[in-house]
Amino acid sequence: MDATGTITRSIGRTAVREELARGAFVQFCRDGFDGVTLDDLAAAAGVSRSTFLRYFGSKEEVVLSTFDPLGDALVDALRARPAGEDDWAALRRALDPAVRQLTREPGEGFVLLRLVGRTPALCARLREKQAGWRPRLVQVLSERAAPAPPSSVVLHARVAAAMECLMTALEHWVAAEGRPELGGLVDEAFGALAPAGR
Amino acid sequence: MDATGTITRSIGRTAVREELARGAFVQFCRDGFDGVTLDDLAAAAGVSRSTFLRYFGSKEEVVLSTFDPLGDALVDALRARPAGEDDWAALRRALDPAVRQLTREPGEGFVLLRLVGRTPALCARLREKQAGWRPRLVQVLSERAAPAPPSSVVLHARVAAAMECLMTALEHWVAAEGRPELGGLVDEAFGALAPAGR
DNA sequence: TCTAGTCTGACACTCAGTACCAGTCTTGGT
DNA sequence: ACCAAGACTGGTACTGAGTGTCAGACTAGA
Repeated sequence: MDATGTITRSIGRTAVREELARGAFVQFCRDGFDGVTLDDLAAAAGVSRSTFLRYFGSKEEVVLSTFDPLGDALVDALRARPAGEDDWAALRRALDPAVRQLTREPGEGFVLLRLVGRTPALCARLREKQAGWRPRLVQVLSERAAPAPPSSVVLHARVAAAMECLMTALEHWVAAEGRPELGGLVDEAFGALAPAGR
Repeated sequence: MDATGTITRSIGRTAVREELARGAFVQFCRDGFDGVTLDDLAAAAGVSRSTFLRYFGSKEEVVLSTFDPLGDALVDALRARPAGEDDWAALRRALDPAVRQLTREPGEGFVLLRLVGRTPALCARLREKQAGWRPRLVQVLSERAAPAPPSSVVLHARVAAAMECLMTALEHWVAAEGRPELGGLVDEAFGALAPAGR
């Protein structure tokens, strides 16, 4: 078979990726995102620059690969919401796993988000990554509302707004040194708007 | 006086900027954003690379400087909305000047947005630029609602959501080859959500 | 053992963006 | 008209991200 080798390789690759990201994160926190070069990262990890870059594709991705599981969790959670629930409530609840993941390990998620928040390049790329989740979320909302889903514009607007509510909450959470409950801030942001129709 | 010279210089500088951007836009449309280097742009404009870059600061800004007046127009329009109007309606109406500006000169705004839409780097930077408008918009909303404005989180969420509704409408407008009325798409996106409270 | 596919390090390269410097031009004051 | 201060220009050198290529080492399966 071919699949066996592929799978073990895939596992190994993921593990290496996480290990490299972990080491890099320490350096970024110490010297700032722009204060560390790819050469620094590679040298500290004991691999060549080529290899290091092969694992991530870009410097930003070294940090932001952490968020990949969040996107999947978000989509799954939305799909698991009861059919009767309106879109806005479902989107709010779908964020719970993501919020839990960010607040588990006190300080972990906070430090990560603070790093992202004060590095414009990371902010921009994180939004790009989020934009990549949107089509899947729109798809789930569309299926939930079958057989007569709202237009693509409407669904897209709701998903985008929900993502921005999350981002707003995260920004305030970081700005407030992580003191208030993140979940409460997300509630407050979602409460600023309400679903119209359906 | 010192101001006189400063002003004339400022006018000249703006004019040169626009002229350079105009020429660059043609090249970008022909060869794509990534298909044109700063050397190409400078050579075509008849200035040195140093000088060209001094006018914009970054390659993305050559394209996105076009959006600068939009931010100001947006803030002014929001400030001009009647006091009784709720936030969501006011934000929607505040976008009218921006929409008009983008749809005047048929094809102009459309081609620009299509270029931005298919260049990830430009998308990301445009969102960054929009993020720069938000604090001012939040400030205006806060003043409108004096003496008891909602929390910063709430206002920020509304402004961010409004911006995303605009972006969603723009994306769909470009995807549909500019056929439907942009204003109608913005209405549809805004209609996907409704203001809660106040 | 052999073979095919993968991973690695090394090197060369393009390009964006920054810093600096010397020469030139413009502006306002004398 | 002349001069001094400041702005604008072009040139050069540099850093650092990201791409492409290549040969050699490693690994899994036949």
